[in-house]
Amino acid sequence: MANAETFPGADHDHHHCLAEILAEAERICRHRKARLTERRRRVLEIVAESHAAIGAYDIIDRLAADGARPAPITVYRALDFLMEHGLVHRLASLNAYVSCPRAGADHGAQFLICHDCGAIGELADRAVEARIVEAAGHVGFAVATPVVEIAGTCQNCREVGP
Amino acid sequence: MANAETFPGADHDHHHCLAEILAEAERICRHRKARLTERRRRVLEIVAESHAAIGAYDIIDRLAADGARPAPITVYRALDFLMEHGLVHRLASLNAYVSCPRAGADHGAQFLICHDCGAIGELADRAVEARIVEAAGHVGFAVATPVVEIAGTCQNCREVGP
DNA sequence: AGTATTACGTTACAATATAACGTGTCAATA
DNA sequence: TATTGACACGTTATATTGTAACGTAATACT
Repeated sequence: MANAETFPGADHDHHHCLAEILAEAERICRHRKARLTERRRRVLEIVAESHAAIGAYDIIDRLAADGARPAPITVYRALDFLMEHGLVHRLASLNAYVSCPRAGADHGAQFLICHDCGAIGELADRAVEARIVEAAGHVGFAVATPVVEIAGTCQNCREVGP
Repeated sequence: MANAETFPGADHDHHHCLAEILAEAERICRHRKARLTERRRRVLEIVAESHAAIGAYDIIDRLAADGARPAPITVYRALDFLMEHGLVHRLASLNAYVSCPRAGADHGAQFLICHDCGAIGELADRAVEARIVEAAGHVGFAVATPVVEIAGTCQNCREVGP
């Protein structure tokens, strides 16, 4: 796995982490016979450049630095592809995108959003999901896709202090 | 309480429900010395007209039917006021707003979004929240504001069948 | 009554996302 | 290998959601 820790610590080697994410994406797409084109690869690379979420238009700005400025639709299409294959997630509460450290695992997920450093942690806590399904079930509701996005403070930022 | 059931059934008297919501809003604002102006009251009324979520621009359309078409900012300001006082909630996954059946209770909440009929149910399940806080705590994350929005099918729509 | 605060109007604009249609590219097969 | 069909991407335009900045009017508090 690209990143065993939910929030990367001070010793985090992001160069390595990023390479892992890209390699894993290559593997997944090869296995699924999905075409990870240069555009898509580059968008994933940009999204995975940090553990924070990035907006679609910020991605466009990054791509513009490479050369010609792509139209928004181009980036949204790449993001759609990456989301379809579980390589990135969209955070509805931020209108932003984050790369998935568990790509390929096909999991439900809960996202932890640090409002100090912007880092996103991804949980896949079965008990949270089970509890949601149970609570919904009490009122006769059949859960399809739970969106759980939790704002707060990550450990790194708590240690620095308020 | 305006609506004891999470999802209103066939016998639901929405005229009464709406009146309750507005009366409760009056009470809360009087108690807090907050000014529930005619604009704000009318926006709340529009949001509470159904148990589905409504977009800001749809609210504008409704207001336009009353007379002059207000600028977007006018509606957003009213919504900000109503959210500040817990009378409506914003659903990040829908970019839409829904009236709160537990206004004044100051609760965390989980929203159930029926993708068949559009109705929104609001849970305030302590166990869900506790489980989230616990799971986040395991990775050193301090929860501030959890966003839980669960898409699925409500009981009424399940009974009708697929 | 005077004054501070709040609510709202007006205008302009920012930020996010999609529609519609055309062109090029890749890869499987006839 | 030439054909064809699906897919990726370009181009242009536009939709949808949300704010900024500044002024006037209404309310409430001395």
